[in-house]
Amino acid sequence: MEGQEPPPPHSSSPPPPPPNNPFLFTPSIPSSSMQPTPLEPQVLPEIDWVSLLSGQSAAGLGENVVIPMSNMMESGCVMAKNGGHEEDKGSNIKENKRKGSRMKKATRPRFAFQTRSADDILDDGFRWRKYGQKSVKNSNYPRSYYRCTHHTCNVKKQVQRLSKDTSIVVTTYEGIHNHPCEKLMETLTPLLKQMQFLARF
DNA sequence: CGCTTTTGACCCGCGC
DNA sequence: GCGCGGGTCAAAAGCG
Repeated sequence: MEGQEPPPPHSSSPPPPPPNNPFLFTPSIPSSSMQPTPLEPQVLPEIDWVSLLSGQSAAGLGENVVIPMSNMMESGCVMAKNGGHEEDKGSNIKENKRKGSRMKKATRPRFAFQTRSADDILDDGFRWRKYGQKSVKNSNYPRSYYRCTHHTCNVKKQVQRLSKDTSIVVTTYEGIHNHPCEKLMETLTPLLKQMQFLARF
């Protein structure tokens, strides 16, 4: 969840816009530019919002990223798409465990990034439910496990604060959302409607 | 009342 | 085989 320890993980309640949103769902876009700038009318109906909004792309990383993906390996902080996890050794295999079929063996897209934030949880627009927390070796801080609350979505994420630099939070996403970001849709829906209306003329 | 968090137990893979 | 470490479950508690 976006349950930021301070800010609850399941921040379904959007109150104060999270100061640190690694996804540029909005951040990098000045609110002023969110005005209904006329788009090509013919484009509108063809927008695949689900795939557009649900995918987690490194491109969405904002200025909060402390260490670029390309440098993460070098910095020993590990992070890489698909399997490039800190203790990745067999991490995907492990998912196969426990009550047999519960876990699927398929390797899922996985990537991590670091943010400098006082909050452990970043509000990425999705709703997360915490399902576990474990203290990990060589770290003073526990690792939290979250799952997307969307019924059909099986995306997970791990959140952990670096013991080396306590101001840095490492978030590891696993899987791809198969649904649009609720918050983003909330924001965009009115704009979409307006654009569709304008497109008629 | 429904949803989320907490937390100890459990499961599994790996290294020795 | 055993212990360790990581990941998940699930019951209970908390919260709005």
